[in-house]
Amino acid sequence: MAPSPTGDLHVGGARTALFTWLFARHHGGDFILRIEDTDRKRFVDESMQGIFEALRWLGLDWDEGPQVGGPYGPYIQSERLDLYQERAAWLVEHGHAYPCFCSPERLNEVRAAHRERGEPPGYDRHCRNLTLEQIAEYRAQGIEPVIRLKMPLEGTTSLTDLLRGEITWENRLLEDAVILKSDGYPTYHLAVVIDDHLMKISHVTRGEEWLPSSPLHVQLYEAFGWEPPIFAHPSVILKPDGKGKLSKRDGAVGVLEYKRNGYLPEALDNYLALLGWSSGDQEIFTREELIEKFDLADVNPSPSRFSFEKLLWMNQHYINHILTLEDLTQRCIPYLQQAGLVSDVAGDPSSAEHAYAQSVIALLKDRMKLLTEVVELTSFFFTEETEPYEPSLLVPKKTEPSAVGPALERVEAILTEADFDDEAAMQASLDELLAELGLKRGQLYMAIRVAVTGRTVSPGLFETMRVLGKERTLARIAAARAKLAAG
RNA sequence: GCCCCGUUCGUCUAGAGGCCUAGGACAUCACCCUUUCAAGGUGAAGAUCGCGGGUUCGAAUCCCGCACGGGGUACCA
Repeated sequence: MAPSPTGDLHVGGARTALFTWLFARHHGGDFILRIEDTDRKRFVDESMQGIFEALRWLGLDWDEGPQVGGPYGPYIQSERLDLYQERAAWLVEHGHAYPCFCSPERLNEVRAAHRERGEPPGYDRHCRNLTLEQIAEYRAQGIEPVIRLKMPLEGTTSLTDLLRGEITWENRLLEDAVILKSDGYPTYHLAVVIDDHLMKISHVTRGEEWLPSSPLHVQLYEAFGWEPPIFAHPSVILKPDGKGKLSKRDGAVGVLEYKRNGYLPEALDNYLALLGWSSGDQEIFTREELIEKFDLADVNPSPSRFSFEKLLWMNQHYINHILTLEDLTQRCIPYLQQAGLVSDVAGDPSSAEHAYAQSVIALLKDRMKLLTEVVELTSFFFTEETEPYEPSLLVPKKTEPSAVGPALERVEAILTEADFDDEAAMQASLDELLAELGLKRGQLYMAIRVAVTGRTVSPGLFETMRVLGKERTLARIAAARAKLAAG
């Protein structure tokens, strides 16, 4: 895994990382993290920490890399510049590469001209055969050259991709790419080949966008006399409408955004794993099952679209059916604390406050899609009174407004005598009242629901009252009656 | 333009010559459950397997063209 610190870790990068991690874990190999910060213009300072945090959150721990060390460090490319410069010089000495003094303007002209003639684009190898004198002359002018790799002029270059099989390019169509920039930094191509070799990388998994530069890497291995690793290029992730790569404009793309938005890392992992990979009809996998069943060779090479809908379903499914109540409670409490609904003590599983929060969350478990929703969904359980509401909400459809007050008065009287721990008995006694008043269930129960919760949507009425407790329930009904009387 | 990769329900996919009257999931719709909202259950609809040629007794599956989609085409990764 070798991200660039140019911003947040993108879900596409996260998927590739997940594939790599699963593959490594499946085969008992090591998962190695390396930071590719060779582009000083695009470097974003905090993004390296963000990448670490995102990977950790997803559960993708690394065996070698920044923060954990390893035998082949440093694992940050900007700390390895000497290495690249030495090797680049070696390539030049051995006739595999050459300095190029061409100006950006000339390069642009060449590209434009090639394109106009319908020829393959790229560099025209102007500096490939400079004499020593010419080189000295350019240097005397103070021009810092780049180093370009000499690509073979004929023949073919191929590689065997784990997902795609053998892929072949004609050498005459490949250009002499820059491998060392004039600022002394390597380009991705040089750095990745040197590091992968030195760090003894066996498998390189990277996005499809790297496929076109792969023959260059193969030639670099060839020039160095090194054995190339095994390559795997999963497809890119497309926008939901399929028109191009998924990008910021399409919504959340940063892994940490999903964390902030209330997604579970296991749900994101599960969803991402299923994008381009599958195992029969199974859709929900534990981490262990994923490790056991995943294989890079089974990854579908065709691009797939990102579906926010299915990811949301996946998240909801995990909350509703996979997470234990205690686990869900633990994850919800920070949100409740942040909203000021529970105190710091609630974080302690042995506290009464924690137990109460858990009994509340139990009622909402099937209704929660995102962890962030817990605040909105449960707030009335943590306050003395309900939030303000329109008195008219107390009057259900097809119900005589004047009937509601007296009905609630009867309800209050009945509940005063009721055992709140016995939901069935509570319901039985209110059902009796129902018959007596000649009301339908929805009519009476909706009025009580609004009185007790301040809302028309809530968990089941009797479990809600049970958790809320007799005192608060009765007080709220009384408050509702007062509201009706005043209105 | 040039190079590379890809092409099964709207979407993610199963499918590696006969098991396919093409299976599952999301989304959609209907019904059931039901005090609201969810969750759950049942069912429906949805794919001439991009198109055209081959190979074969037989092709979604193999081969060749074409079309379309995506990626690349930087002193970015």
